[in-house]
Amino acid sequence: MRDLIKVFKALSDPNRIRILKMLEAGPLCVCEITEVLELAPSTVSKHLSLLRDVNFILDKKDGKWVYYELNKTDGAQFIAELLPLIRKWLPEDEVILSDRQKVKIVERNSCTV
Amino acid sequence: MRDLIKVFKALSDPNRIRILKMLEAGPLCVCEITEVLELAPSTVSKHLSLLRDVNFILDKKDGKWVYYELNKTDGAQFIAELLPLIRKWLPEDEVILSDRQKVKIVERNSCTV
DNA sequence: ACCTCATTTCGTCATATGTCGAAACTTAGA
DNA sequence: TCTAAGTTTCGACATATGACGAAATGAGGT
Repeated sequence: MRDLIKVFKALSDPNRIRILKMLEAGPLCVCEITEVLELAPSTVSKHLSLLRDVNFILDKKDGKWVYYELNKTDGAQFIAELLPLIRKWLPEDEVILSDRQKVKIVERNSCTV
Repeated sequence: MRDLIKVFKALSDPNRIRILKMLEAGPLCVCEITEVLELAPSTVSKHLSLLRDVNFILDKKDGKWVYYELNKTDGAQFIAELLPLIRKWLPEDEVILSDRQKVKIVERNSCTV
């Protein structure tokens, strides 16, 4: 029960949904996500560690950078089944679409926030 | 997005999950649910109206009593797809099993709380 | 009309949550 | 080793949430 509640709580914040939808397109580092969401780095970091705690995402260190990506391993049953539903239920959300565009631009820039 | 967040928030409380699992066995009136959860009637009423607001459940008045049941109409896509997942992910939760037993007893009693 | 009982609404309270800025930590490079 | 830049941790704050009791509402029965 506890774990199930944690899973639904993790999905109960629009910024965390935005992060998951961004990661559907591929891994991103914290600073890229921060630029798109326009939140403080500490806030984004907290969202990311929460999403990691429920096994939705994984982190990979690469030098100074920490990349996050969707967890597609066997230990990620919850998000594996929920993401398709979210995909269906958020068909053309303006914010999500806008984030998708922003990610492409941010990726090309240097990451000095 | 707003609606999706409301759906996940509705599922982010153990007492509301317990209510949904109890209603899987059939309609219940507020006082029956109140006895099983051992919460104040006002608290249960609040949970129920929240679940109704996201179209998870429907209410039917019958004299003094208000019965709640799972919404199985076409307007209940969210819960229709999520309940099977919850059923799979909460295989043998002690609280849920205990609630199921309590419901059977409470149903036979008079409902004067 | 009045009374009773189930339910809801309201006000209040303690705790949880999302946010930020400052400081600490980590790694790469000079 | 020192500096710079990305990330995380910590402390503080405002708001959201879940709980209660008291009072209001609604529907039957006397």
